[in-house]
Amino acid sequence: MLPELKIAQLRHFVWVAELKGFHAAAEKAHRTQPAISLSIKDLENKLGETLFEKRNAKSSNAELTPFGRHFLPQAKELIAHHDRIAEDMTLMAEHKTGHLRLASVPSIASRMLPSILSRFVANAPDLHISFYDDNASAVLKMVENQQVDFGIASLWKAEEHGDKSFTPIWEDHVGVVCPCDHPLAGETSLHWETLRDHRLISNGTSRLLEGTEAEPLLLDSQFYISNMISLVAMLEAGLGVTTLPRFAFPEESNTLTFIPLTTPEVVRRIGIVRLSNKSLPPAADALVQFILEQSKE
Amino acid sequence: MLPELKIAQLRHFVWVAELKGFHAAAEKAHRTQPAISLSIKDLENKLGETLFEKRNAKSSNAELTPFGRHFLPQAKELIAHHDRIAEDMTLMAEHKTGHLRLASVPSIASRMLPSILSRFVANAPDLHISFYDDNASAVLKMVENQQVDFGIASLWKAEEHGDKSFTPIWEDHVGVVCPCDHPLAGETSLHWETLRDHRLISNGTSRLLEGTEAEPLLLDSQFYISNMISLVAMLEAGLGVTTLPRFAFPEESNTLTFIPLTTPEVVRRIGIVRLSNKSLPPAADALVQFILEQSKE
DNA sequence: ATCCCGTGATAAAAACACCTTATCACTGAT
DNA sequence: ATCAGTGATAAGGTGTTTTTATCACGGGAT
Repeated sequence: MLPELKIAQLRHFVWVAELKGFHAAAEKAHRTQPAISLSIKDLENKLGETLFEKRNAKSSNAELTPFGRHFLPQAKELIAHHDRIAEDMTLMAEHKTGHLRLASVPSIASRMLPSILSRFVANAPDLHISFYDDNASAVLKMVENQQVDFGIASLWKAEEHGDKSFTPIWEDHVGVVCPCDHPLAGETSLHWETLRDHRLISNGTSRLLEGTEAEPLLLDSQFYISNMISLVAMLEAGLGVTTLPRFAFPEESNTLTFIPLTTPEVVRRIGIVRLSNKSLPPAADALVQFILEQSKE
Repeated sequence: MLPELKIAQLRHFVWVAELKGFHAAAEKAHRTQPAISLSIKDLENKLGETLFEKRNAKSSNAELTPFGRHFLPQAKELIAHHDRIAEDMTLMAEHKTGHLRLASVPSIASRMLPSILSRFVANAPDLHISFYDDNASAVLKMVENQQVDFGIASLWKAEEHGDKSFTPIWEDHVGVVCPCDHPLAGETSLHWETLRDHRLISNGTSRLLEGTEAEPLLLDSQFYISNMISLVAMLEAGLGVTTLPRFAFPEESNTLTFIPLTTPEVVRRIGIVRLSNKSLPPAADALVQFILEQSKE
């Protein structure tokens, strides 16, 4: 019942009105003059009123009818509205704007993300980012609850997470962390059995050893410390040694040292976790792509 | 550079989103399902982002992507804006709304317009009308200056008004007005020479006699009274008689009487005066049509 | 498991809208 | 009187949209 006004048509109208001529409007629209004539005529038919004064008689400039004069600002407004939305959407699709939420385990968060994110936001000044860091299971939960667009973590029990997809990116090798003045400190690689002679402090990442030949170590462990700050303090105090993935080892430490564990070689694969049946917002998708590229080498 | 989002396309998108299905949307759009599929796909291409989750895998309901969720309200807003304007314009074209300005000579204003206007506005509740009444030359001037959309008056010197078009509607016969107790009061028609024996008061309409055989009467006239109220008072006081077009004669008067002048028969044609090179706003055009129809009988 | 029935995607052809070319009518200026 | 400008108009082509017909896939019922 209501006519469908096409944006292009309105644009033609506005141009004819403002440039005071069909020829000028045609040029601006990259069309020929008859195209504009027909477009305007169609618009007039749809509205049921003429927009320009009788134009066959005079050779002078196209002039609006009262009705056309009333319609002009409305048309301009609608076009502006359209363009605003189109631009918004385009920007958003190009992830120049929008909102992006992600969660990461602390190791990657502190070791890899700062430089990646700073490069990523460099050409996305209007992008808002919400970032959460927490342990792997919390990250997974946030992904599951859609509190974040995607997460960065390792996926242990893949069978429990059928609804999620995992794209591995980093390989994080587990090693032994001890004070620099510790007897083991000079070694360049270690066998798990070597550790039996030392007091082992387990931590949140120790379960990585589950299912490996080094599993017996966990039983030997007298201490369990979940908090990284406390763990470091304990280690520095000479309370014992611990195992950590390399990325979780505070790289700037000059009191502690990291020795790779070679037997067994324990690797945790960290990557991107997302819901498999949901697609990502453009900004998030762009960041995922960016991370993949940056981590290729 | 910016994509052209078509209103129809946006409507399709909104319907798919809100009805949670392409089939349902297709029905609402009076299109077939593939049409909607392609329309949405085209929209997605233009925006550069998918709007709905992968839809081949699941048979359940169509579900928006985060991007789509963000786009939905914007699309709805734009559609609403479009519809508002389209409705506005349609209403205005159907003269249900808008602003109408007209001027009329007093005779028609008081004798004909009240009933015409009241019938006209009956089905145009939102129409604003500005009405001016004044003598013919003032009416013409208002038309000329575009203070009114059109005027109701007679057009004496058509050659002076080449820019105006005149559509005659009413024929107003000039007659003689005198008190009911005047010697002439019993007559049913008069010859101009009969008036030579009576004191004649001329008025603004007297120039209608110019160019007729009754012109000498104007020279006999001792009084000239422009204001109708004063004229009536003078006549009632027995000061003399005057000539008036019938429509200018106050019909409800019971102290004065109107006697047609048959020789010469002087007629003023009253009609619609408008600028010939301008078209009328819809509401004004509609009123002109209405007046023409109403006055046909 | 297998058969439906629902979802939406896809290909090809028809329908339609839109645009271009070519031309005309008209007016004002040269 | 001719010319250069206006925009309107007709006919034909092009491209987009829509339809028809069909497919692929998944869930639920048997």
